[in-house]
Amino acid sequence: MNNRRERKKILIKKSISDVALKFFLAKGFTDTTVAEIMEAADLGTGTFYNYFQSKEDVLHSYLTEKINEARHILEAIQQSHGEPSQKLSEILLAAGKSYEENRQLFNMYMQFHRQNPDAGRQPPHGPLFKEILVDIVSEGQEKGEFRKDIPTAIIIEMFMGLLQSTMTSYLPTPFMDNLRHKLSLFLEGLAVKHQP
Amino acid sequence: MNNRRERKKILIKKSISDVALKFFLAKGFTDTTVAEIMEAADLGTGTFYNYFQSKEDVLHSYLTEKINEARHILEAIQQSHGEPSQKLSEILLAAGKSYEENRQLFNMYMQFHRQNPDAGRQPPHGPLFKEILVDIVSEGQEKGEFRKDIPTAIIIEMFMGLLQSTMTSYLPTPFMDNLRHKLSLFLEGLAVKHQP
Amino acid sequence: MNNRRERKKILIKKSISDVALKFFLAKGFTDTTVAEIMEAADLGTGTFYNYFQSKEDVLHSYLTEKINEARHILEAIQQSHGEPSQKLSEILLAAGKSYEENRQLFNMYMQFHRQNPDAGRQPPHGPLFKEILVDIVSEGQEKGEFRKDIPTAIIIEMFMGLLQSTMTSYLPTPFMDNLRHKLSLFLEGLAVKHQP
Amino acid sequence: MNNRRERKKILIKKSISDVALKFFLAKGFTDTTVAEIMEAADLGTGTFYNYFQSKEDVLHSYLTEKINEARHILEAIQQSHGEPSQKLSEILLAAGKSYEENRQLFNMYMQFHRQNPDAGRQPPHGPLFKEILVDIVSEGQEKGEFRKDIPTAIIIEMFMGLLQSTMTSYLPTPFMDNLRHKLSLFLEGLAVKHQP
DNA sequence: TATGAATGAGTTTTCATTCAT
DNA sequence: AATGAATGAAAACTCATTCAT
Repeated sequence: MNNRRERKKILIKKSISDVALKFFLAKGFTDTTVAEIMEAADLGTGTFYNYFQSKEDVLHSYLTEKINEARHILEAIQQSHGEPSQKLSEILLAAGKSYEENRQLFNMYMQFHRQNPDAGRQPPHGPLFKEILVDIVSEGQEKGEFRKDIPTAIIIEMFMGLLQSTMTSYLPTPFMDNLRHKLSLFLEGLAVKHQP
Repeated sequence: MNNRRERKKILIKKSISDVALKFFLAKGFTDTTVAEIMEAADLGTGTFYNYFQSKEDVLHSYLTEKINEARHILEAIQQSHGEPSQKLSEILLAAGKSYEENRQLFNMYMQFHRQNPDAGRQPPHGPLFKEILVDIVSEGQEKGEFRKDIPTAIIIEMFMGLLQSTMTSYLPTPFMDNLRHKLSLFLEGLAVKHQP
Repeated sequence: MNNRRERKKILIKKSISDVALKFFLAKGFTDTTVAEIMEAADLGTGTFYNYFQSKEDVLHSYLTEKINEARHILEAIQQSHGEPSQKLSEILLAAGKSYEENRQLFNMYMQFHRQNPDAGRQPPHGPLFKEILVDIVSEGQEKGEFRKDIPTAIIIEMFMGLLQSTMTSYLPTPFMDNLRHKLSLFLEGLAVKHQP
Repeated sequence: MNNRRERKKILIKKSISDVALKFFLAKGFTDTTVAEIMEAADLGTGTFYNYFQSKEDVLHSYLTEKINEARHILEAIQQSHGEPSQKLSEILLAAGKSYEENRQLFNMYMQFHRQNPDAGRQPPHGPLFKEILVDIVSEGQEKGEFRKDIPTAIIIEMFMGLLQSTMTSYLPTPFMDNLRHKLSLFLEGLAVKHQP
């Protein structure tokens, strides 16, 4: 019976979030009012704050969830038995796909935080990825697949820059194509060259 | 001598407009305040209203100007001596290029007007283009280049739909490529087929 | 229990309206600020807009209410069993009295709308009265009390002009006296003259 | 030739004042903008301040002029050879007439000063009148026409109160009639009663 | 827990007044 | 002396968030 309550709460939260995100995409974050979200969700305005701390929190929660999902995927990739370079490819493409699907909301969130630098916390993505990447890159270096003359941290930073630069690209090239090109170039450069 | 005053006014108006549009693109329309525009333009807040009737008017004025420029290009194309199908191609590509360059501002304007249906007037585009198109399509039909079994108005409506559908496309295909494909298909269908 | 809430709302609305109208009469419409109204009502400034759409709306609402009250009086007069001329007298004097009591607010409203022609809707008075008047005048004509050689509409228009001209009179004559004189003259002219 | 200039200046000042007062009466003081006055006077906005110190100064100047005219009339009455009571009557009626003609502007001015207590100086009327009144009342007391058991200052204050109370009267009675009644009562009470 | 009224900070906009030309 | 652009203070209005019921 406590369960019924619990399930209902989750449903309501989901419902508010869905409506809100729909509005955010349609009208932009600032131009969406809490009142109209709750009107559309057929709930009182004040109820919003029983489920979210702020308007921004809806975005934050959604993106955090997406990022957790992504993290799980990354962990699965890490656990798999492919080559390190193969893992890196998979990771980057998975991250890219996840980003592409939520590109607008993600940018909205970033923009909001550029304007309100003190507001909520950042979506906790970077740090989590980094640990996984460290593992993989180290593995690749130990296996002799990756160059050892470049510090691991630099490699990781560069790797993450691939996603970053593609996210903010102004080129007409489709996102995933763009990403693949950069990845190819990066892996080529990272590989240890065998003497002929 | 009255000229100095006049020139300065134009410069200031341009300067306000430039700063404003830059902010619009960077932060969005609603999130840009008149105060910050004028701060960046190093002028008093109230001065804004000596040059523009409202924040929206900056967008409107800019787009109106762009559309007038586009109209001049279209008229030049109409005056030229190519084949009607050639003219249609040029027109569509010119219009597409003009739109692509200002896509964000244009969409911003549309969104604002969807939310404030009573605000400013629409940028006066459609009607002006139509007259020019009527001329060209008619010419093509008379010359035997275009099919006569489809009403001119329908042809024009479809032609304009090419731009429209591309403007709102969600495909990753680059805008101009997308447009070119549709144009190719459209012209092919419009052409009079000669018996072999 | 929902009733307490509801009753409080009505009381607050009334209180804001009362304070506002008092200020309007004392300082004029434009010179009264929403902030000072709400200060005097001991409420936050923003609260004003939970009850009224705009400063102008306070005036509009009040006058609309007054006009509805007047309409009820007119309907009662129409239902009564006096002579048509008697009814016309009563109507005019009732309307006059109602107007006289709210003369200042009414003029304030008119002035505001002359300056802001697009603002709120007019207080809905004319049309409603007209139907009642048509009934009475027709009745008078059928009973042989009123002349039939003048169209009903003209008679009504003239009748309504009595109030109008008195409302805008610059004469020092007291309003109701002025109105009574005009009414007397009007009814005299409207009466069917019996042959001696 | 200096004269031409001088005359022109006076004409312009008069013209601005006329236009401004017309607007004040039509739309109210606050709702009249300096820009629209000068637009109607076919002059640049800034030119206004070459002739008047502020918007309020137009009212002030006009009323000061009217009051000076009134003062001259009062002085003439004082110089005349009538009875003191006769002089008081004439003074009050002259003052009343002068006020009645400019009632609206006068009230506008008073209202403005109630709201902006620090603004311009008061129209310099009271003090000037008082001296004249002191002379007349004293004369009346010395001649045995007025009661001596009431201090002169009190008599004057009461006398001035007659005008004041009539100015702010809500009665429908015409202004001058109202004033005459009060004057009659006042003079009757002031007169020395002769034993029968 | 759900509600919606209250609030005040933040934004747009107006306009009297100043001042450089 | 005439002008009109620049200015900022003040006012209307919106809305995220709080809180009493």
